[in-house]
Amino acid sequence: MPTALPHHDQASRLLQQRGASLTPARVRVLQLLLAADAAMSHQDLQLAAGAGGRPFDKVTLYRVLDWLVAQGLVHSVTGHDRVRRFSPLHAHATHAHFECRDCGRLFCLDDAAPLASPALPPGFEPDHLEITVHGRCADCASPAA
Amino acid sequence: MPTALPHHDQASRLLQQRGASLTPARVRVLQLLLAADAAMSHQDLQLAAGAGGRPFDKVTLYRVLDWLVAQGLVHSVTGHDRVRRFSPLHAHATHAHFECRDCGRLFCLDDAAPLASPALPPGFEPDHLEITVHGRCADCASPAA
DNA sequence: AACGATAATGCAACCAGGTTGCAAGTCCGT
DNA sequence: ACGGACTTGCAACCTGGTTGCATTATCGTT
Repeated sequence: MPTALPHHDQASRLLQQRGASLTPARVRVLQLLLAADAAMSHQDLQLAAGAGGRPFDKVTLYRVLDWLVAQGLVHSVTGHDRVRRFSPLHAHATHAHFECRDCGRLFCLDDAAPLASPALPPGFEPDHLEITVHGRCADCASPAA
Repeated sequence: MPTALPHHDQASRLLQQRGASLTPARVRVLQLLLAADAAMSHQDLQLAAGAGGRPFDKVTLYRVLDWLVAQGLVHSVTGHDRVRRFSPLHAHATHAHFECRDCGRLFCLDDAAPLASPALPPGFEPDHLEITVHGRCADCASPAA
């Protein structure tokens, strides 16, 4: 195992640090998100969880995800297919996303582009910027991998 | 009427320029979008259309919107509430959006911010950038207007 | 180690946005 | 005015997501 810390332990640790209830569902979901290379949809998670044992209820999944988002451990992005995808937040203040036009997958770009907010009409109060690059991911751009 | 051209005429003209069938639904939808100050959701449009006569079928509305998007006359943005909103495209190559955290409304910022794409992993092909400013709009930021 | 308040889970039903298939109607060139 | 092609309307359907409530698990306390 090259990874310094298995994702399961990392997930548990993150949850314990918040003094939150350490439930299987939370650990499992966070673990899956930490191990993923792209943001995962609700469906992805349900499938992934089901593959390694008994899947949990979809409502539970939604609630766990909402909770993780509220805790600031995870954030959600809604792609053009109107599906929310989730990915763990590694304390990057700002980070952009890449959405593949072909497969719809969504990747986090850890590069923090330091750009200024565009000019706003008077009275508008900016909070944060969201940047998404659209295009084709490596898998979809090249014929076969 | 201070406007140089009523939106109805402007809409008809845009459609005729494409040599497309000039149907009431298309004219009406485009007209409403041109008159709006913020991007309109499917529901907004259905309500607005219903207010001034008989509302059209939701399927028709979806199809008209899809068609307008395919024609490049309109573009759609999916907000955090997973609702698509539509606004006319006035030939701005790039333009940012503002999404209000409170009322969910979505505005187009015509300011073309000339920013470079963030660094991408190898093999990724960027197509275009999407920038959304999140915050509170003027109406929601001030108590009463 | 057992106990109980508190919080998480599972189930069923429900809701909204969006899509599909098909019949009926409309547009536009001839 | 006619006919083919395109558009509209209806009904049924699909998926992502939510709500209410009963059941079960978690964790601090005893």
